Amino acid sequence: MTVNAVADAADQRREEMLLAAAQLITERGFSDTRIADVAGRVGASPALVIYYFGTKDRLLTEALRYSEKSFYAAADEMLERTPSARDRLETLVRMTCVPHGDADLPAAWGLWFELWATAFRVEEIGRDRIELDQRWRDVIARVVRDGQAAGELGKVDAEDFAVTFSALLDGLSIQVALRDPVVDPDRAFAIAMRFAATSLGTDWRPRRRPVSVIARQRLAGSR
Amino acid sequence: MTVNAVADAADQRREEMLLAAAQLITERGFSDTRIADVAGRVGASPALVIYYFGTKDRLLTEALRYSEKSFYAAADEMLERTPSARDRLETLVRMTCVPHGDADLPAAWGLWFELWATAFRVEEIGRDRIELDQRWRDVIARVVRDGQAAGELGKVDAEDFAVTFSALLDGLSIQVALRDPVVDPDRAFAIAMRFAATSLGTDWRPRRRPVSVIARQRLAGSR
DNA sequence: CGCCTTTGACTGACTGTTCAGTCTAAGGAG
DNA sequence: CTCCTTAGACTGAACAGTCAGTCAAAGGCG
Repeated sequence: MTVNAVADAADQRREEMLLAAAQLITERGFSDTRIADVAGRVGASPALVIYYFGTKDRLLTEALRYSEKSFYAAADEMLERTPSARDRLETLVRMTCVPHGDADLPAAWGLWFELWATAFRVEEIGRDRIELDQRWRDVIARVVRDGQAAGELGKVDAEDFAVTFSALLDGLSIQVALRDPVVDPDRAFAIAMRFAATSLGTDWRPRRRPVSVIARQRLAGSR
Repeated sequence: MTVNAVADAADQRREEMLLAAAQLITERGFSDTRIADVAGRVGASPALVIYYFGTKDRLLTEALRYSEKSFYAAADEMLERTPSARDRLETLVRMTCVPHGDADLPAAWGLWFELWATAFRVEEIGRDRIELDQRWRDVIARVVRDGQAAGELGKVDAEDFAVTFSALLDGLSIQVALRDPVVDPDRAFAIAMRFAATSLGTDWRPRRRPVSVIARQRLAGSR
């Protein structure tokens, strides 16, 4: 047990570092993130970070993978708690298109850009992204199929819908992340839901929901 | 005249550097692009690059702007040569979703990722991107309105369509750029066109067109 | 003691930027 | 036409700062 206690402490340290690295990647970009920054944020020496990860590159790529996986894990978990297909769709859209103040949810906005840019150039990250994106489409497709089985959604090819819908969500999230005044979070949300409703043969009308306070703050905080 | 000749030569030099910088940004990423690389590619000394742009940052941001504008200029020009609304839509989709071998067309794939990542963190680039993206949506909206005026397209809000369609195109182009096996260029093209046709009340059936040889090479050349 | 964790000090490589000065060509004066 | 001046383009060498990674030693826990 004591051995495990030590190991657990070390694991926790590692995870702290990964989280800090992910945050820093979001803030400063992948290759402008310094080991010293990560070390400073977790209150350790740069040498210790190297001790744990061996090299800067491994730290950063692991950090990217870590937050990617956390995002999809969070998605899975949220969906399990949500019964109706329509609410599930809303959850998915909100996860991608609406700013969430949860700072520790690693899917913070800028990270996707860094992930794409890195995936484009680093084979290993690229493979990972393809795999996880497939998982994301599977999640969408499963929501659709479940909804169809429950008679809630009309008849469409779930796979096809997932491909198109995930692309649309990506595109909308770009605009939202880059604070495009024409595509604010509310509008992105409405566009995504309208598309889903039309494609899936259900109805969805925008109910004027106030954006959460946190989301407002996040948006106002743009310099 | 001789004075202008010199000035033109200098302008050309500048443009060479911008082009080289844009290519390097695509290959290595924004902040992994070295002045020495740019200098080497145009056969000059690093000092000369500084001589022209004053600072590395100015060089890189100008390079981003330069290729962004070139892309939209190319779009405008291509559309002017295309009469029918349907062909125009195809052109737009092909420009964003289908790999083009034109190496000097600066909208090479990876550049968008760098642009987004930089726009997310650098105020100045962010403003620029918002403005140019609006112009892009305007281009789409105009195509739609022209097509409606010609009776070719059904009645929809052109602005709304432009927002949704441009987001979809962005999302699809991400998958294509990252070589997702599920969303190859042909499928992305088909998805985009099907969406456009459905939304705009026209018909479009995928005709099995072979991808150009250049596009094939480009794709096969992925390491 | 023995093992794992942690650190401060250090270094070697890299790189943006400066600077002093060279080379070329243009322009004007005689 | 020839000589001289001037300006702009251009460079090599040097500088200064940054930063990933090394290492020997210390700390602490069992």
